[in-house]
Amino acid sequence: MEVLNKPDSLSAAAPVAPDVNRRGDIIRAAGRLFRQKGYNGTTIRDIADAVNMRSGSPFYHFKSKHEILFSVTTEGIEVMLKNLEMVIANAQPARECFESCMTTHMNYLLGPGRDFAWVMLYESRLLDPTERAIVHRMSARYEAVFSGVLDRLAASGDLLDASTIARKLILGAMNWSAQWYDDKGASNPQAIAQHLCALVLTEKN
Amino acid sequence: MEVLNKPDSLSAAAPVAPDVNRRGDIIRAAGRLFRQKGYNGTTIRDIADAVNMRSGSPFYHFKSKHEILFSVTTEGIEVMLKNLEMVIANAQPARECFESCMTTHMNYLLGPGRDFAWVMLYESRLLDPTERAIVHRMSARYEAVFSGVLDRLAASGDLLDASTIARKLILGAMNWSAQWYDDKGASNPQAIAQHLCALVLTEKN
DNA sequence: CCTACCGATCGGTAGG
DNA sequence: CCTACCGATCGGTAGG
Repeated sequence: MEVLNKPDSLSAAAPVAPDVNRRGDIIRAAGRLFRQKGYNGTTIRDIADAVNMRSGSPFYHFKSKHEILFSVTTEGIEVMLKNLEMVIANAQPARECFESCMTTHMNYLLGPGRDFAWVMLYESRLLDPTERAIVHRMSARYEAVFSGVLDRLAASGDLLDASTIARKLILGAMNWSAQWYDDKGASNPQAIAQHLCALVLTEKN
Repeated sequence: MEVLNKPDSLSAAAPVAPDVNRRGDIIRAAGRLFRQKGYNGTTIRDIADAVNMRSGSPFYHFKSKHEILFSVTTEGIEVMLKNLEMVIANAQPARECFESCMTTHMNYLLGPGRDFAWVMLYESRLLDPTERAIVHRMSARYEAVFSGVLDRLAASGDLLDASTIARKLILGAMNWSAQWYDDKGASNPQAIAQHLCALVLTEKN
């Protein structure tokens, strides 16, 4: 009885259930669950429950559970890459540019991107080879751009080591913070970024 | 027909199947599989296959799959903690002590402890609260000992920041290396440890 | 430690 | 997007 879902007593009222972007709802819910319980520890039923659907319905929006994982993952890496490129676009001195990159990375990783970035960092290895290759290509692009930032730092004398190993170590220090950072703790993303900058950069004059 | 398994033609020969430490075999195989496929992506049948058992037999040695995860995890953190305490026991100047700690950590993490340490770092969160609390207590002890090393560095002027955040960042740079380090690549654990030391310590005179 | 098995749950689908 | 369902697989157990 479709008519029951079309109340005519309140014309021009907001729709009861705004059907737009249920796909986005699923991705957000899946991201949170994948971070909390892992990809293989999360069932389609968990995800469906979280968005008030029945267990078969997510497959109307995604053809498989893997596709949901892939969507969560690409959301994470795409936003991080876009953020980084925006920071780079602002022409800043090497040191300030680096500090902006770090702060931006931490703000997303520990803030609005917590679930997406986590899944990208820790669960995307469970994708099958084709999908994983796509994710890997985007991560490689992120690293390549970041590498340019480090090269400028080395040229200006603000960083003693801009090697591949140094790059991996710096990114690792940041990414690992997703494991211990506490929303409700005393610290915050900016402070962590500043500590890391001070730790790896040469003393300012 | 037990007699078939007892060849009498070769008295004093090594036993065909040295039944000792099948438990250790299971832990090692499980560690490798948990790292490759994740805890929830690994089945009891995978583990049993890897050690040439039938699917029900691991439960003769462990009362549940969780107990296997717990055993792999504690093996990892126990060895790391023991290694760290051995390094500390050698009275060395602060800077050399730190460098030894880093090298020892990396050698285990990327070498013989690759599977155990990985599972401890990335899969132990799937344990239930009681078991997780035990693991957390041991990790906290590791951090506390490491914290003492950093305090000495700060006192000698070799490190500018020995705060909790700095400690987490340094440990994170190391632990993340488990994600990208390649056995067959050009680098090695000692080199990585040295890069990290150079990155965070003040310049040597 | 194996054989034989169980109940529960899982990802996914047909049809509407 | 729901209902109703399926085949496969999972962790675990009884009995030897």
